[in-house]
Amino acid sequence: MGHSQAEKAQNRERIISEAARQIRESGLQSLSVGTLMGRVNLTHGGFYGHFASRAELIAQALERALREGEAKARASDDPDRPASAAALVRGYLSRAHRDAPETGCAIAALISDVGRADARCRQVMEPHIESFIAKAARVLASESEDEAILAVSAMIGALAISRVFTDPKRSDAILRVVRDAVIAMKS
Amino acid sequence: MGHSQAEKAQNRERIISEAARQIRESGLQSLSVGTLMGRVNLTHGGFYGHFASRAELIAQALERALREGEAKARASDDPDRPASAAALVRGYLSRAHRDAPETGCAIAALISDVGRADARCRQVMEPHIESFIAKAARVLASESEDEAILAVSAMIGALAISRVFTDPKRSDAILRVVRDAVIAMKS
DNA sequence: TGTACATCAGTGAACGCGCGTTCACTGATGTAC
DNA sequence: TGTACATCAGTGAACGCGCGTTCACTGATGTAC
Repeated sequence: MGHSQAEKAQNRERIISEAARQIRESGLQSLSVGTLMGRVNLTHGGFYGHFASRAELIAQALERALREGEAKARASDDPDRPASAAALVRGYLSRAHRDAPETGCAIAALISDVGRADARCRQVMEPHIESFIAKAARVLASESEDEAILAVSAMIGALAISRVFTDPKRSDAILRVVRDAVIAMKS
Repeated sequence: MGHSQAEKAQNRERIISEAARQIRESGLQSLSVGTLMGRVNLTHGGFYGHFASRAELIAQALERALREGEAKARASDDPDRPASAAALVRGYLSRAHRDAPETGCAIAALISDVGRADARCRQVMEPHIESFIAKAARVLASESEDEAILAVSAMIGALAISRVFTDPKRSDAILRVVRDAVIAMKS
């Protein structure tokens, strides 16, 4: 065993991190306290030393998933040049992103789930959608925000749609078409 | 009681119909056999006289939900004139549609859910996304399908996003901006 | 530096509950004569 | 048209199971002297 304060913080970190992965892979409702704790090699009872309830964990895991998704998008930025629209959109609407929802954008992975979730979860996601719109406006160098809203709606929609298609060619085509269309918006 | 064959068919209809409502309101996973049967004034045991399993019902309810969503969209068509892009898009990206997911488009309501569901459910939704693209191509009078794919991605994305926002003004703005942008695509 | 002790992270049994599914049964339906 | 009977839609108890949550307990941690 190990019960130091440092280890507690570490364990909490591992719980949230695994939960953030899990909800993107299987949805908000898929989080089971027992299974989650087992996955980080702890027993279910200890969970309540970290979180007040499952609902509390879900809200925090959602926040974490959203942050991780954004961090990943930023990681592909070239630090020397201003973020390019083409690079952002190519990364977002890529087969790699489509095939790895558990480490990707939590907005696309959970948009329907959160749309029907409680106000707490919706309020967690809201500012992250705004950030995405703001970032799109920046890289598209749009005069008004409207173009960015269209681009973000199309990107989130296309990624989510591409995950439904069982025909990989057709799924690829959705990504490709919307990718080219959004890149072409750049004024 | 009542056990005639006609009543059995009627009950089956009520079960699927209620299930189609329920999944759009609360997600695929939210379907509980007991609660569902209770809602149509039957007991849970009778369920298996209608469906082999919960999974079977979910697939059929999803198909039903998708059809109903489309039927509703067609209902607003003017039968005398060819379907207009403006009418389609205005209906789809309306506050009324956003606020009534349980009777609206099942693609937007369940896109994330189905993206991570089994192949059966994905194959149920797939052709309905194709129909939506085909319909969009028709009303937009596009030369290539690409414009329709962009329009459908943006419409589904925008409707799903609008349901996440807790600020009604901002939610309205997403709908309005994408509505105008899609209508403006018409060549 | 060494000892005594309070703290507290994690354990695992137990709680009540709702789940999907099965099944023996009931009684209305609908058919054969 | 009337009776006898097979069918079968729906009932409700029961099944094993996993859920979120609680709690008495264990034993390492870390602090006070």
